[in-house]
Amino acid sequence: MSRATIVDIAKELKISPSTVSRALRDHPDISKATKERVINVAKRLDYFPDSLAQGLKKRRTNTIGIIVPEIRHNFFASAISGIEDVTYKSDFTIMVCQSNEDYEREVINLRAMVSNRVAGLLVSLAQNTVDISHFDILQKRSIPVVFFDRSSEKINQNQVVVDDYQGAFDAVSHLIARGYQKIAHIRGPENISIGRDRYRGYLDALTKQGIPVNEKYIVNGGFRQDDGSIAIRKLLETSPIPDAVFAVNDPVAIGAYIVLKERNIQIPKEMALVGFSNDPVSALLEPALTTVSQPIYDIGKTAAKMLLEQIDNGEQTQKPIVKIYKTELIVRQSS
Amino acid sequence: MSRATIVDIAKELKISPSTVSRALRDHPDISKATKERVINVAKRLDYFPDSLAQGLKKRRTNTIGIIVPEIRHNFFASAISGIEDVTYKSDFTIMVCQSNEDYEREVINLRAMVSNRVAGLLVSLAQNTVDISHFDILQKRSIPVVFFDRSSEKINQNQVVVDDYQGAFDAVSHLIARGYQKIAHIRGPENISIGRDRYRGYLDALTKQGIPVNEKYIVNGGFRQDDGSIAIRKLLETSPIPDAVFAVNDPVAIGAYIVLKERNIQIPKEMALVGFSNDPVSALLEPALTTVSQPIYDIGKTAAKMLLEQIDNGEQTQKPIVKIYKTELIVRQSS
DNA sequence: ATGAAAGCGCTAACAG
DNA sequence: CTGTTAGCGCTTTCAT
Repeated sequence: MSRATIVDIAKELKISPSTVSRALRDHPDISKATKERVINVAKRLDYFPDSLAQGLKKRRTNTIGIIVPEIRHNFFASAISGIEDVTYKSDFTIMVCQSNEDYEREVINLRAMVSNRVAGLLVSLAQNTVDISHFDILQKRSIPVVFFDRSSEKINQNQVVVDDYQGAFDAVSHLIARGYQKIAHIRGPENISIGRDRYRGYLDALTKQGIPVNEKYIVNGGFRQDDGSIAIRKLLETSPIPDAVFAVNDPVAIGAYIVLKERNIQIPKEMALVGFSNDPVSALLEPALTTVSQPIYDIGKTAAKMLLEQIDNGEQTQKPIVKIYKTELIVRQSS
Repeated sequence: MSRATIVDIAKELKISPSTVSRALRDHPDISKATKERVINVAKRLDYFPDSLAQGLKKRRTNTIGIIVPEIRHNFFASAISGIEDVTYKSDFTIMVCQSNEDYEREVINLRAMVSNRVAGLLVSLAQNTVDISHFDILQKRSIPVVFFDRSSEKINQNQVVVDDYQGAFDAVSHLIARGYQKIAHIRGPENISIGRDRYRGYLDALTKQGIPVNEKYIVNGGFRQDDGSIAIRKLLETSPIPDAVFAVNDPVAIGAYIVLKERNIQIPKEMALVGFSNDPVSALLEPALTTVSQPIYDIGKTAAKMLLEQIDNGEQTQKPIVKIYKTELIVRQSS
């Protein structure tokens, strides 16, 4: 009843466990005849290799750890999906944790991953992660890691990100070209790369066109839908109210969108709205949301591929590779 | 440089490894003084417990396996999120695989999970899974499993599902009450519980009101958005075309919605539309989509809790528990 | 082409 | 309260 092991197979065939182990992994030293016999018995006994024992022995598993802020966010769900598609093909399994945008939880997740002896790690930072020293342990243990999307300038590791600055710059330039002048920005946290870079893009686009930056039109927020709803309410209290809003991402834009709808404020006539990330929802809204698209699924795939390469190459002390994807402005009715 | 082990700590303190092991796990036998010393050294040496070694020894890990059709589908992303929130609190980690709605891949995923010695498994079936004998291995090895949402009548295990029959019945009854007569249904696969039960609900609602079932109005499909687009095109070729459509789930309804919009067919005037699952998108459409809501996040949480209980209780040979959640019809503008 | 032996890091009797 | 010992299932030199 209890699980069959290599020893069971060996006994059954009156050969040694080492031979069975080799036969199972198709080692060239083993004769065809033996291999066949081993495989047959393995099947008959419902033998499943024990990844734990293998991992313990080989000092590495076939598990890739993933830490994301929120599994539910379409962006991360898609990225995970891309990652899984890649790792699946290479016989790796993914272990997923969500930080819930919380630093403490990120730290704990990381510890769990290390304890589980993941072969490598894919990370997107929580919005309130400032100190990143918890990742030092990865270098100490030469566990490869690739940061994707949400990184930090302090991170000195491989990264896959998009050109957030340019994407934001394009989005805001587009608003200006359309004639909007009082352009507000609902910001993301500054410690996170995407929050800061999109903010910079916003500022520079205004400045370049000689539009003065109005502090009242810059509202701090987070990355979630609720943050958008809260922020837009603040903006609606300014006077004069802005005629356009650039939100740090689509969930935030949607949060704003809902409030504007509730208050019967016409989009884009009374207020234009632009998001970032091209969430599938954004195309379905009415008016459809202008947004900046980023190749989410590919980002996941690329990050996973980079990681698998690092794992194959063993520890590499080269300087980190930073892969930057271009974004694309998708103009729809909301602007 | 290489990772510190319990033996390293033991040597450092000139005590035995077993004492260290016990101290680390706060075993009552160990004196406070010793515990403190151990913990200090552990910290200093960056000691991380090796989950593999622990798992090998204890013959069980703290990992919960999850197999879902698609991580990207909001329904599953939310369920996973709920699961993760529960397991996180109990110090379990989740290992996620997606079958991509493919039976073969489901089988392989399952093998990987078993090899990884997961403590338990949470499964939602792929749409083309008919034979379910691959799950027999779980019973043989007494690995607890809970099926959630997508199950099969052949499954004789714990389950967490919603009352799909009633939900569908309510939705179609609502359409009838609204005066629609030519009500079509975009079906899900029959082998999957939710596909079959929602279909039955549809049939019975019609029959009960004395509306004849029109085979032409029943289109087979899958669970994805594309399936909805394809199906609605077929329905638009019937004559007369239906005046209402009940789709097996929201992604399918949205696929239909997009095509109707493209063709400028007024919803609900020319054709009403009802979905199932209350995807966040459904509320944002215009007209907003009438749908049947199910407590997704709670389903995930409950399934996880049931699984953890089973894990705690060790193998239980009781008859399977089937937890059925009620659904709620959410009437919006599309009907 | 196959086997013997050691050991990955940890825990759990058992012994004291 | 602490130590000794054995072993979880597998891989991997080193022999033969």
